[in-house]
Amino acid sequence: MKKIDIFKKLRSSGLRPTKQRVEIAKFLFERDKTFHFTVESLNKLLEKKTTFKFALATIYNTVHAFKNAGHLNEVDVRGKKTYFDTNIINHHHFYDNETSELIDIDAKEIVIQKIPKAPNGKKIKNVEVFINLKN
Amino acid sequence: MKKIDIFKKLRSSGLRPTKQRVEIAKFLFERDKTFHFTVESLNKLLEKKTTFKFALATIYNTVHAFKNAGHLNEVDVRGKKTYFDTNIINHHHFYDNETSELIDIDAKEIVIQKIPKAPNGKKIKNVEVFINLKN
DNA sequence: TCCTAGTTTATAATTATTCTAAAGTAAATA
DNA sequence: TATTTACTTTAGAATAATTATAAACTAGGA
Ligand SMILES: [Mn+2]
Ligand SMILES: [Mn+2]
Ligand SMILES: [Zn+2]
Ligand SMILES: [Zn+2]
Repeated sequence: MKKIDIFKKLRSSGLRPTKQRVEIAKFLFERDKTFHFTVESLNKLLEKKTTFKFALATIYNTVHAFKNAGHLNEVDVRGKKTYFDTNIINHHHFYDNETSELIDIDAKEIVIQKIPKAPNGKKIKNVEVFINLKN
Repeated sequence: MKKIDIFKKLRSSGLRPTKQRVEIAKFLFERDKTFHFTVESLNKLLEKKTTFKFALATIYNTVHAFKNAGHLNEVDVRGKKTYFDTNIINHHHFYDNETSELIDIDAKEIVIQKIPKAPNGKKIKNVEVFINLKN
């Protein structure tokens, strides 16, 4: 993903392409593989990988803005920190409790044969499968 | 579940049947249907349903003790609060994002036909299916 | 260039949870 | 039963993640 695409992505989401947002977007989206992060881990990575200094609040703001724009997904993981995912396509996860690591599972790798119908008045939004790992 | 069973349950887990633990255990386990709660909601319910006063720390202590003893399960839910489940049998959940409500799905209501093998050196501990609901 | 709404920032506030250490209690021991 | 001991409860302090505040800054339009 090139700089011009980053600008487009931000603009089309109604987000001004500020220095901070562009830097963070480049870091998150200019890569081959998607990945999972917390605000804390992202902050550390940005400190290492860029010369820029970001206020922690800006990282929170930006991550939430990207999430609300649909450029990031939130993943439910046991524990206190919120995990985000640059993979916004419907998929599933292995979760390694020892390392607190999430591993993607492509949606087509899991086939569900039988599923209950939603409670009265509700519809199914999506189905998430979590496979907990042990050694 | 009778008082004598509550005592047994506590004793067999190496937990002294203190007034507080017995009260909380009665509240949690002397019922027909299992249920989901947070420490905050449990605290409120205990205030309403019992004449006893519990320090918040005691509720945390007790819930964790029960969880470690295997009498409660923790459920991963989006958000900041930790959810607990008196249903300790393997099962799945609907999650209603509007009401923050968890609804149990019996394990046999979901049949998974295809599942990827665990990453190298790891084994599958369990599989949890989360069905997010919308209106 | 000037203006303005949107953004960043340092810092304070909030929320959920855990820690601390003193006081209380269950139950083993004498 | 009285004494002892380890375990438990408790109020309050501490911590950790996140959100709110409000002043300074900036992108982009007029
Ligand atoms: Mn969670
Ligand atoms: Mn928290
Ligand atoms: Zn993922
Ligand atoms: Zn449940």
